Amino acid sequence: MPGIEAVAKLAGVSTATVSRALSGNGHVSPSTRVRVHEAARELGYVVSSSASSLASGRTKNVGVVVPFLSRWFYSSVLEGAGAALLRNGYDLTLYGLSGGDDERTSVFEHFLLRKRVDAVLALTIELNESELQSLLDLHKPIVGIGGPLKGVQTLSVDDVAVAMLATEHLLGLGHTRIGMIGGASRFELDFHLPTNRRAGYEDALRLAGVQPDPPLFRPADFTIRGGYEAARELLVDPPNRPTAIFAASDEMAIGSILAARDLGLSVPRDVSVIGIDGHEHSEFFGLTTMAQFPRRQGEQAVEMLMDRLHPGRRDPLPTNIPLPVELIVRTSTAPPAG
Amino acid sequence: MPGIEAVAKLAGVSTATVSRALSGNGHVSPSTRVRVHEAARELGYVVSSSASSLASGRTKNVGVVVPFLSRWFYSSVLEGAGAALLRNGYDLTLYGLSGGDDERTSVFEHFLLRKRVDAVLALTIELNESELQSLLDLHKPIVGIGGPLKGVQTLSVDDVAVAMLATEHLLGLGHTRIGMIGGASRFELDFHLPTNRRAGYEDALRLAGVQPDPPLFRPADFTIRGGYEAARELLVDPPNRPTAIFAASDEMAIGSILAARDLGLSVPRDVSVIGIDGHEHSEFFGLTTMAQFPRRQGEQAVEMLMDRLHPGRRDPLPTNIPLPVELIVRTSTAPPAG
DNA sequence: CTGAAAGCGCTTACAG
DNA sequence: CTGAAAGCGCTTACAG
Repeated sequence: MPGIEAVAKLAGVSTATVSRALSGNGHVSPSTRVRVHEAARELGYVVSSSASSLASGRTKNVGVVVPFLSRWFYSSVLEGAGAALLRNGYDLTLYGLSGGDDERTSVFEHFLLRKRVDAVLALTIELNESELQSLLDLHKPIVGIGGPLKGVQTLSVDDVAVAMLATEHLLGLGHTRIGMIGGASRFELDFHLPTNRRAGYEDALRLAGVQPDPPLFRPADFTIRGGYEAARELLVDPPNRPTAIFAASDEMAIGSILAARDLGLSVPRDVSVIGIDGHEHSEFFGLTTMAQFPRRQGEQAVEMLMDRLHPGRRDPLPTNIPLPVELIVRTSTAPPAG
Repeated sequence: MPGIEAVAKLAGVSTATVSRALSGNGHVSPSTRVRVHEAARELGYVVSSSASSLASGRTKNVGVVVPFLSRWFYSSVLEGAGAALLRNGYDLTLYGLSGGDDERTSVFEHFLLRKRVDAVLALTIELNESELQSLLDLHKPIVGIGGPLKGVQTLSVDDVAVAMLATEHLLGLGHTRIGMIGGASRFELDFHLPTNRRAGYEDALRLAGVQPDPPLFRPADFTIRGGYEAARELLVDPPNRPTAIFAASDEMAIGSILAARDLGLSVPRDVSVIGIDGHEHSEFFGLTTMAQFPRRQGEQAVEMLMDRLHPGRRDPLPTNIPLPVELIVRTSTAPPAG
């Protein structure tokens, strides 16, 4: 592993010039530039990140804090963020918080403080006061995805609007008895997503002159099984049965489709189902959904971070652009029968 | 952000002693130890990772190379590895290879070389010669998961054995016409997993005196949809229909269950289905499966790495212990009808 | 545009 | 058990 000195020697310049030529910071004459690059590649020289970080105060590394990894949404965001960071020459250091409270504490009180990162991306994670404070104390750019974090630039879908659009799709097809499978209140932690999606659903109903009927709302846990059980309860009782179900996640919507089938009901003839996510499995189940694009969310968050890390490098992305969502109509929704 | 000097001053010792007391390298008297720790916590001191790395040559960071993130298996392994690294005081730098070839090349030729990591974990990823060589040239501990990597310590399930066990479960129930949905050859890349699982299936049949029937084997792509379509082909033709299906992944097995239902067949009465994985959704579908435990695989790989990074710290894990798999019998398998 | 030199904040032989 | 000091490999004012 050759050092910068070897490159300098081979190129016949000082190490200062090598550093400038390779990093692009500071001016170097074109011909020197070329010579230095050639020498570097001939020797297989790659800068030592710790030496470079120590000297410059920049790490070329971004910390990403994630609550869960083994869920499609999070891992998709992470995938997008990782690809975008790579393109920008940054490493990604991952801090998973799926462990216990002790692990969580150590991430905020120890790991993130060792100056290993230039910036932090917080994925859909509600932070308590002291966690937020230790992030802010880093005095580094932070971007959050998924909900408001006080004092932090965040990127999030408008949950109320998304739920309204989903509900309006069903209303537009002629449904009026529309059930909702929403988030249980213990997921409230997650930026009031359950409350907001329920609010959007009820707002849309009222706007259409339909009075929300509380028994048509069922809380669940965002999983297929949870959606299955909630849908069963909604659908088991023919006289009161809704003609359509809006589920706050695609997994719960898929559970609803399976529950309907098991009850001998046909989707969409007997009951329409719409979800939110654009989950990888939604297409297979013919699920109509409000797609949010998690990969793109991750990429966009990184771009915002890059704008802050390299101001003036280009026109920055506008702050607070709402995240894109898109209604994808498949075969799980149709006008109500008869 | 106080430095080591501030801690030294407050504790009334030299920076050398602070370093030794905090890192645990080298002897420090108990009372000094306590004083240093108190001073450090009073000041909120956390070591600068770049300074420490530069001086010591150790980064306390492990690079993890992953082909995909948004798939359950990979993200579960990653979650396990991340938790285990955290417990050991290590950071995890993630290199996702889901992008194009250029990104892939830059990971191996640039990112991994900047001395940011002490060791590398390669998750279920087939490397070409030059990629492998650049890993080996790092002269750092490497552990692979998922298949043999020449010159690298690897952790993998015995695919032949797992497939045999799955097939034997069906044979034991009395099935003899057993179909298999395996991997298409383009997934061969993945350590011959398709070939090995097929071999295990055929071996088990032959051992039981059953001649493998080529039309009963269908290749697919490991997804629900792929399994669905393959199962449809297997099941659509009553006279030749198998009484049981062994799918090389749980997602394909779930697709098979759904296909059977859509054909009006009952699982397990008309057809039994078994998968491999222990996927998070397998329980919901009542799927009998050969569970492999990806989270644990990730943890175990990290322990092997730690044994190499800190020799003598404890008794090392035995090399080449086979990864645990476990038959989980649910409701998708039963003796053949009639 | 380029170089000499200080300095980034630690760790670790070396000496006692 | 502890300290003084060299050194890890870069970057960047500063000067020219």
